[in-house]
Amino acid sequence: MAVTLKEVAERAGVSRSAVSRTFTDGASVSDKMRRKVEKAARELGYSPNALASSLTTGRTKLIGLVSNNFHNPIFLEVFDLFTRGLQDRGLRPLLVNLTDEVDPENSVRMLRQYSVDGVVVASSTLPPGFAKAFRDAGVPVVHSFGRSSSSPQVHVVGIDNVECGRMAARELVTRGYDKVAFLGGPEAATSTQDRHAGFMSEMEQHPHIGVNCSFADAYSFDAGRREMLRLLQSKRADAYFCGDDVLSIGVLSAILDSGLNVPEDIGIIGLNDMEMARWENIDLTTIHQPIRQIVSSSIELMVATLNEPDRYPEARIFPCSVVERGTLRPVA
Amino acid sequence: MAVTLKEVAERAGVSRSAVSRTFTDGASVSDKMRRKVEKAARELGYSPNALASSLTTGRTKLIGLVSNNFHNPIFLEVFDLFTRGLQDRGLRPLLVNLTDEVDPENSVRMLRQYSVDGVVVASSTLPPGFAKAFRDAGVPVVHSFGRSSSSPQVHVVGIDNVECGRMAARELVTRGYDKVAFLGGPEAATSTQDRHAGFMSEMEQHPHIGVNCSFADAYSFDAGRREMLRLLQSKRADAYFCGDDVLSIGVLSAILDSGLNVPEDIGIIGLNDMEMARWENIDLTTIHQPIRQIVSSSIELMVATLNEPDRYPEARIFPCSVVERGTLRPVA
DNA sequence: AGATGTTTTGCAACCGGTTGCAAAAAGATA
DNA sequence: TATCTTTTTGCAACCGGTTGCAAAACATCT
Repeated sequence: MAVTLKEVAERAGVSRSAVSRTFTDGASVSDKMRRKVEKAARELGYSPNALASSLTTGRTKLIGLVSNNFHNPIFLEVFDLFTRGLQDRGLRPLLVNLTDEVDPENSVRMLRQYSVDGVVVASSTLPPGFAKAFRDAGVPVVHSFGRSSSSPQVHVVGIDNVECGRMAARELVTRGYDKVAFLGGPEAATSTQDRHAGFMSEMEQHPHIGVNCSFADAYSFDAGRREMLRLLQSKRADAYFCGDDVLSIGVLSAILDSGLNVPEDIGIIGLNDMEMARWENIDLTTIHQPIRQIVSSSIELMVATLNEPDRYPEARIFPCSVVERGTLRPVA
Repeated sequence: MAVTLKEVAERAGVSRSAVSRTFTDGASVSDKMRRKVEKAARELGYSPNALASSLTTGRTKLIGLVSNNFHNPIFLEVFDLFTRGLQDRGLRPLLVNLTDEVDPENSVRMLRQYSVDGVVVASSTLPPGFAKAFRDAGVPVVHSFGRSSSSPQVHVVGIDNVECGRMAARELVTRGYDKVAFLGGPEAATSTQDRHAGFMSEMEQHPHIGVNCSFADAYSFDAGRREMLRLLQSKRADAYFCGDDVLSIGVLSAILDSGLNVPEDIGIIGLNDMEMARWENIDLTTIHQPIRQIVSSSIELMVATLNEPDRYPEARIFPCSVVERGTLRPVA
């Protein structure tokens, strides 16, 4: 079916090694030989079988790209950036969808069967133990958007979610809201937990301010909207910190539908600073998360780790900052 | 590094073939042998190398998933559905991002180097020739969301975009709009061209109605918004058929920002029926595209083609229908 | 027990490449 | 031209599996 190295060798009248060498950088081949081989290869339409060569070289250039975030549009950009960044470095992303999969074992086994050179776990919801399972299996791993830790067991690239929670809380406090609330993503998600923890820890400094918490069941527009419609039925706060912009936008839509106004009746602060947050009719005050930097740093770290597998684990944490727009009332 | 079949064979005191056979369905192995081998394999933590075996079996279970639609959130769902559907069948998606890549040759070469069993081109914008390049290279291919044709050269699964254009036009005509417009995605996208063609062909039946056309430079919220802001400066129509819901939603936001109302001042009809279209504060009248069916049918067709590579090319076209909500004025 | 039929097993060649090593070719030096 | 280096080339073994084939083991029947 496909043209093999042997056929090229025969056509060019040279040994198989010679052909192999002309297709391997840094191998010793004379110009004459190279020309002969390339001619034959061209005539036959030969291109080397990456999988066969991986057998001896031990490198497949395959990178497992593992995620369970398939509802937050931010992740479409994340996938875009990852796939392009990896491709630019000659690496190939093998996509693994972890939706409703809790146990890392299956993925670990599968990715090892395909001898991936490394794994990028791109998820803000998976626990650190997930990425660690890959490391324990001897596969280089980078956890992007993962939980930061002062003593990481695996490479982590992302933001300090706890600090973001505090930041949001401070912002609400400064504006003088007296009943605030946290509306997070899935409660099991590490990012939700951390943002929640940070938010609460800051609010503890202000015991006179009422605090409520609730959780949407996904990081998605609809989940945010549904949760807010529920909340509006009963108790309601002055201002909400939404664990993500998609939640915020869903929440915003729920509030407007109920005939209430933002920021007059209810204040909203989100997290991520997605493109839509900038639209005039949304104009969401939010915390900017530097997605591009996180992705490109993750890729660099991955590449570095491929060259130096025993590299000491590190956490790369990027700072976030509040982008003030129109969904919180002005500071008094 | 990884445990090999040979080591398992030695540990179990059997031949390599025996080990290979216990890990191959339908091979002849006695129960006693199987138990011995499985025990050794378990103790060593062995799992077979999929790439090595592909060398002899000729099957990698790798499927190239090729796309250039990384801005339309609908495609996040598409990727979700594809990855899960493929995984459920034991196939592995190798993701290829084609953004700013016009020539199929690179992708074809790359995917052949990785000996993918098949390729799914998931794109509403690539021309049929793109998918054909894979077929010509002897790789089974299914073009999802591709241009339908009565004599397809490759398998195509999707909708009839021309008919959708007509459908939208009829809808606007019925409502008695007298200046209508088409606001499409990138002009080079086949889906844009077809929706445009259908729209125009229907409008030709109604020469008294004014028709305008323009094109956003991507299928994204922002591109739709930008294009509409531009249009509002000058000429403006009574009603717009937007080539996609993301465009519609961007367009809607631009209209509202300009102090105009929908559907009173301007009518909008979209295409896709994405989740957000249902929100009360958006409430978009649109044409429903059956995404899940398209994806699952694509996967079925892919699997069928893997088993029968010379299968005669077919086009699977799913019907669309108008979902009436609140962005067009009622029929008089 | 012996003849016959059916499974199960191991041997060895193969899949499409790579690579250490030694022989051959080319280049440099005297 | 003979000798010594350096570069280029081919041989053969190997990467981690699969598989056709024939021998070995087991089961069945007289």
